[in-house]
Amino acid sequence: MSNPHFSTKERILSAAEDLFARSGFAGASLRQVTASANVNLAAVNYHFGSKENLINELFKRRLDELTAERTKALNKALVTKPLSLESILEAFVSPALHLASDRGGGQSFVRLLARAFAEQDQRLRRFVSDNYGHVLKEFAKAIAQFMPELPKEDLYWRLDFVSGALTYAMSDFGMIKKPPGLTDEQHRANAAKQFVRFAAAGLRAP
Amino acid sequence: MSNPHFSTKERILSAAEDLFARSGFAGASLRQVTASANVNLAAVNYHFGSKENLINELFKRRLDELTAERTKALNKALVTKPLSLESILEAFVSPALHLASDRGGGQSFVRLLARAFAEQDQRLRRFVSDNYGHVLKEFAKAIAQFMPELPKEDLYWRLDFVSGALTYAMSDFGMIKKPPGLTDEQHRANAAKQFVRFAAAGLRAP
DNA sequence: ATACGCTTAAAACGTTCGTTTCATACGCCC
DNA sequence: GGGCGTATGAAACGAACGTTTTAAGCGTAT
Repeated sequence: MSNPHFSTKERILSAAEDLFARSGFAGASLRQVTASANVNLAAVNYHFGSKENLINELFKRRLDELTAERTKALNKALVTKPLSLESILEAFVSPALHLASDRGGGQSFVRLLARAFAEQDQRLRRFVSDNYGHVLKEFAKAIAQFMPELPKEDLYWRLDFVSGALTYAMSDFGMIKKPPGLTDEQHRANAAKQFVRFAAAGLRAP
Repeated sequence: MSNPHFSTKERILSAAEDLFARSGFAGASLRQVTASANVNLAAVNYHFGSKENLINELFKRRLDELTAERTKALNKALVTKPLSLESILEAFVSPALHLASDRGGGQSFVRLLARAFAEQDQRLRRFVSDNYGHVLKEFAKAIAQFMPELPKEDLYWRLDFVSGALTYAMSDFGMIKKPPGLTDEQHRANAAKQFVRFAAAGLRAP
């Protein structure tokens, strides 16, 4: 279950990501985590201080990377002509789907993220909003440019629907049957295409 | 915290719904539930047998009603001419939003539902699919009639996105600031209108 | 009045939780 | 090679968990 080539810290993070995604933060115990990671029970408190802190580091590790990828993709999209609503959405979605189809634990993390949002966990929402909110705002602004005549309130409603659809789709993404004969890459590209079409049409609703 | 006019069973159900929505099934203990319900700790096991069974009865109570409302709304929509994609979506969404804006615990339940889906709880998914799957199929069939030329696979993707958007919109619904001067009824009607427009446009995407 | 079902109360059951303690092992520098 | 900081291991801590047990209350029918 755990690769001895990785350090104790990394083994704990991987095992925790997987188990928390499966059973929830309260549902998975440190005993399960450390057993699955093949490390001593005390190692969690030694390396992370507490269970709570382990969870924070879990999110930090993945969200730092996801946000960086999204920023990169958005900046690339913004300088490429012609700029379209679809290309912005793609810059938002692609890094997320890439993470969702990642074999190295990204799948688990995405489900963890969906769960954390459903939990309305205020602690986590603050964490996300404080550390990554500015990137989300940039996307909202870029999208708003394409619908100048749409009332602000309507736009917010629709962006809410879009994030809901994305979160849900991502957390399910690992489960959608990949048709045989398609590579992971093709499956992911297809999902991204489907989502971008759906979201763009929804945003442009008459 | 608990209304003494209601029976012990009902007080437990209400308190459990609220606390499970806030902290999760594993995160909220029967001691918290019974304390909040002003009931003896043993009452849960006496009336429901186990914590697990209490959870099942929670879902059954709400989903029975939600499904009945949806069926009624769909049947009414199907006989009303002219039949439109929007009216089918409305039959699907309205009962859910009605539940989501219900003061009597429906708000908590909707968040509980979103959480349960995010948890990918197989036990619950089976339960929902077994007991309420046929209604969902009826909606899918009714919707499919309006997009005869759309490939089946594309339709499934989009229905998936729609349910995701609805699930998360509902769980957030209680939190969206209701503009002052609007009644609950108006706010709900507005949310339904916004969602139906978004979903219909997404489903009809070119 | 008494016996009987149904419900509530209080206490205890054994288990598991997150965390801490303390001893042991390992690697590295002087 | 002895001393030392870092990491691991095994065991124990008190607290909280779901559940069970046992006793008390309470209305109703006999």
